[in-house]
Amino acid sequence: MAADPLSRVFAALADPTRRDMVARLAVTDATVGELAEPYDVSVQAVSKHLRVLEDAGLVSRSRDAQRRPVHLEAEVLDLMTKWIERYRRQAEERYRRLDDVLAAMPDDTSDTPTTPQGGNPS
Amino acid sequence: MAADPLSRVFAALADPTRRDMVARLAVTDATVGELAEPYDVSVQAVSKHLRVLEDAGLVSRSRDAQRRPVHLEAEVLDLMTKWIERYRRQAEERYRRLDDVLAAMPDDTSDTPTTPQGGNPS
DNA sequence: GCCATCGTCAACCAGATGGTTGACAACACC
DNA sequence: GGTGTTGTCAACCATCTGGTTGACGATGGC
Repeated sequence: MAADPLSRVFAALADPTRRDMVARLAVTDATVGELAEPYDVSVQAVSKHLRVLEDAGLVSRSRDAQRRPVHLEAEVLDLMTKWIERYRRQAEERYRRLDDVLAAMPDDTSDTPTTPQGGNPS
Repeated sequence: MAADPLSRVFAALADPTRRDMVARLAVTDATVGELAEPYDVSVQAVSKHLRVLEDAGLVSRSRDAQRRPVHLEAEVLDLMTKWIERYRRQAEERYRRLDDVLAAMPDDTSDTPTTPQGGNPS
């Protein structure tokens, strides 16, 4: 199983049923039965989905008699947002710089052989 | 295979190797060989990863002689950010409203038997 | 034309995933 | 105590996934 937290969160949300559960849990807490109701699968399957979400830290389950109210832990979503935004912004930045380079360039762009991008330090 | 675009993007980024590729592609375009170099897997495996990223719309491949430069298509990341932020904000909103309710509540909170609201600092 | 290079395709394999059904634990209600 | 409700566990199954190796298409350099 995916060890790192980020992979678990991404994987958990890669399933439409689980995303729908998260969407509904954003509105209000719910029991397993309530969550299962709209889907055409067994309660056991829903329970499995919840386990995946719980392992990813996206939900927590408490106890109320026989019922297990499920609660959305939205903070984990920040993890993803931070990751995504970091690289989106980086890519954007790159375009901006490319535009600058092109703007500053004289018109003799006759030879642009293989990899026009210069230093690759990393 | 996952039909809906959002599932494909989430699934694509659920793998650490693919996330690393995206991170590197945010800096600069690269060929398949260049991308494969740091990882201890075959070039074929990397090619498969790229296919997953491409199916998710995260990268595009052009052609330069025998080489296939890979380019990050960062716009798709917005899809995810929008989904995530929507529900994170919704959940936050819910807490805010709950706080209002609690604040407006009289003090006879004598019986709150079910969930003591303890910290679950995962 | 011939060869080296870059990358993909195809077949295969082990392990994860999402679903099923059946059994059972925990609890409320009578 | 017996019964119904709620949810989990276990076993099983089909499919997907990430990796491998081997063959081969596409292209540039000689």
